[in-house]
Amino acid sequence: MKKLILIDGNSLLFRAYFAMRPMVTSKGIHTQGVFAFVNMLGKIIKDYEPSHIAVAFDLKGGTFRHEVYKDYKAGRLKTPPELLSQIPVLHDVLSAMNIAVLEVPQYEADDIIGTVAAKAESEGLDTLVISGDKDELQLVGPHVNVLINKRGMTEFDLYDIDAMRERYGLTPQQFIDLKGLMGDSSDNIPGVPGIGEKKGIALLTEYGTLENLIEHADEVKGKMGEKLRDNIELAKMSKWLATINTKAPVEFEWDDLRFTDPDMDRLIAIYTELEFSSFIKKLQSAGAYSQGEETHEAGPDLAEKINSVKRAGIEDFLSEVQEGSEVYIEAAADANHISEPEIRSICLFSAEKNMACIRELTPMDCSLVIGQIAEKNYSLCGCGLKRILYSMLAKSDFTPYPYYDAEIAEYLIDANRQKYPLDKMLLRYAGYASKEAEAAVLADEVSYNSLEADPEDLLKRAVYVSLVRAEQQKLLEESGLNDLFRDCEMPLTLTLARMELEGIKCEPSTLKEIGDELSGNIDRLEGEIYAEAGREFNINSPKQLGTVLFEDLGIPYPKPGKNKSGSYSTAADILDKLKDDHKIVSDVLGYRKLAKLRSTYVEGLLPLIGADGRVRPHFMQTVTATGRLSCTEPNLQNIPIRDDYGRLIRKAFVAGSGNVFTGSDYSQIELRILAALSGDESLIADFRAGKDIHKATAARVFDIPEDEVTALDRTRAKAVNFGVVYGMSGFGLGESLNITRSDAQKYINDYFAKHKSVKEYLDRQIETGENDREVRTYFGRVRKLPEFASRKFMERELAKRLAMNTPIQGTAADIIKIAMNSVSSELQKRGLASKLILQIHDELIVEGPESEESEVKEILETCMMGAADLAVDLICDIHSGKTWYELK
DNA sequence: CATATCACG
DNA sequence: ACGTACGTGATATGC
Repeated sequence: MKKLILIDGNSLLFRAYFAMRPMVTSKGIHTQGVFAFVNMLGKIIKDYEPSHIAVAFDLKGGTFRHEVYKDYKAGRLKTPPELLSQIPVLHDVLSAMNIAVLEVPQYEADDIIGTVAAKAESEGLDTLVISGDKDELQLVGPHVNVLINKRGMTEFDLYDIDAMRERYGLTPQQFIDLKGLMGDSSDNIPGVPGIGEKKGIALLTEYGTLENLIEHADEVKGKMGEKLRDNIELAKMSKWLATINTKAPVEFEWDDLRFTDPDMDRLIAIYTELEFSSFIKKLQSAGAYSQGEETHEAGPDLAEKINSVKRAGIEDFLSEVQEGSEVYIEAAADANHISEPEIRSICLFSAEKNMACIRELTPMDCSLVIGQIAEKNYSLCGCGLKRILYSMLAKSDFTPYPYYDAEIAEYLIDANRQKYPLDKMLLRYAGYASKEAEAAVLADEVSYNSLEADPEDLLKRAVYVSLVRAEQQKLLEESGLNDLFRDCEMPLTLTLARMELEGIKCEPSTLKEIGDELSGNIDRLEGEIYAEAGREFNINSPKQLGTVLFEDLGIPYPKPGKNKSGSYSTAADILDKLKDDHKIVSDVLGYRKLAKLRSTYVEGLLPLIGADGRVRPHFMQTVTATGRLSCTEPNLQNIPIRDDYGRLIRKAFVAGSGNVFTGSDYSQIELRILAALSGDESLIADFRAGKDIHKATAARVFDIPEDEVTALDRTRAKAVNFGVVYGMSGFGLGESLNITRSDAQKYINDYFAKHKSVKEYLDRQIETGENDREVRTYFGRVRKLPEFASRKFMERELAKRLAMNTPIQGTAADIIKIAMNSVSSELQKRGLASKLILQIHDELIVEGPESEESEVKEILETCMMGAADLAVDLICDIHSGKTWYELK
């Protein structure tokens, strides 16, 4: 059942403001209006449980009423600036709460509310209008109630038709007539002089409406009758002024007004700024984050905790804190991967002994101290441990043991976030909202450089992690993420540190040769394009390019309408359709390809090559929503391969002397996972029989013998297979195959008719996503899907596709992570010199001595195949070569 | 700082 | 009636 709440924002904020004593934050922001408003809002939502909600505001500037009666609302006391300044603040809060705000120029909030309420009424929705004054009472109807703030923050009067009759003896419509008669001093509506509420009600009780009263004006006796007859026009205008316009041009869809979950991070950030600690506490106890943990006042308590930690020298710490103990570790370290790794200071903290050691390091004693620490085999805890592991690995041969990483834990709890700053976790789990904490974790912002960190801040961070851990760990446990955390992600962080440290050799000379050749071709194409266009312009600017192609040259734009930004798209799929008819278009496409190669893969790569000739990327473990890794500086997961020419870039990546690369990629891992998770018998049978899956799919879907499948059939089946994994639509498939939507839809229908289990499986994922607002991979990795609660249709459709895709893509990510750990530790265990150096989502690359090649192949095959035990085997293709290019 | 484009799986 | 396939990162342009 839909239940709608409409709030008159200005009027309620006004009442809220005067219901409170002044509140000012330490930065001087006045907040009492917003505070009381949020308080009221919380109570109303709790009591009424709306499915839809919106807040309407008046906009500055005149209204249509002023055009008729310029003194409308004249003589009002000026709104205090302390209140005025809270309107934008309230907008921010509402936006973070995901509550729709409605504003229409020239119309008042009343009119907006009246219009929306009228639409709701006509569609049978129950509506509750909330205001601070009585202007809206005329909107009361069979399905519309009005709640008026009486006084304070909690006292409201509810008006329905009966309550109106009881209080005024009038219908809501008569309430407008009453205003026409008695006027409204606050809005400067004149009314009829000498007629107030009492006389007005009496007249309307007798005559029904203002119009009828005017008709019988001569019947009214005495002085009152005289006044009435003298002021008929005034009464008419007053009624018009007081009448809420229920035909305001408000543009909205019901979906826009859906009541959904707030943007928790933003809301907490805003409340922190406004110093609304009690609201933050409420949000937390609402179960979104920590489970009813007390909110601590920031400051003394936290500082005290840190002050109480016993300081020790490194020798004392290492002898006092036993081998294998849990130790929180932080370091001022630079792991930028271009210059030599450096550690300026390191901090160890034992929560158990409440003891810490802060040690500044010099280039002279760094390796020694790190070695001493590593030797103790502590269970290391921290936040973003990979950087520290990397630095430690660079300084000593001992293997550190990562045990608990708060950033990774938080990522497993919610992979949708953009960042995982420690101060936010401290607030969330330990209830400390602290500026100091914010400052102390500032160095965390760039996750691989904290060289300038104050050594004292290191201890603070170590303590923060220890405070976060208990509650966070409970959440991991409750969400069934313990195994994945302990057995997959924590070992992986060490595996990644090792890979990053190893890096891959990249020859600048080869890159430069390719760059020179590219430059030649780019210059040539540039000249031809200018000649064809008849003038010079910036080909790299889509805006200028669009103008040249579709306006100057008049090439017909092959797509109906322009972009949302009002420009032509010059993306490759558009230009592809034109390239056969216009040479300039194919030249532009060629130019773009080459320019991309030069800027990204030649000029972008060169400065990232270290002094030893190797590039060391950062494999990011807490970025993607699905559980995949990402890779930066440089991104070695998108080095060209599909295009023969771009592929040449791979020749610059070479094995060290005497070494070879061995690469192994999973064959069709996502489709195998789909087959296994859905239990689809035909897909499973195809894989078990070792068939070409796209060909087999084509034969089945198009109902033809396998040996009659044409290349085109196979291409189409392949696109359908991809589409299934992505949660395709007819439109999307049609677009990618350049066929009509209905043809594409037919393929999809035929596919699902032949793969009923797949259809059932995907539908199940959507249902799970809708019910739980999350889906899981085979290994239990979770992705929250707040998109299902969106007001926007498009986002809810997206949620469905994510629900279908994430378990597949995420399971593949889980599997290769498991394989990476076993490959890395197996190489280590066997004392081989070969090292895992790259992961490209479904592929691992190892570099090592030629003599180890066959053993490495065996390890890769065993570890990758053995990473999961599914209904279909995980098959790998393995190749070796002296350069990355040859790895095919 | 956002947008468009294009490289990869 | 909506707009439309999943996940990334780097670069260039232009507000």
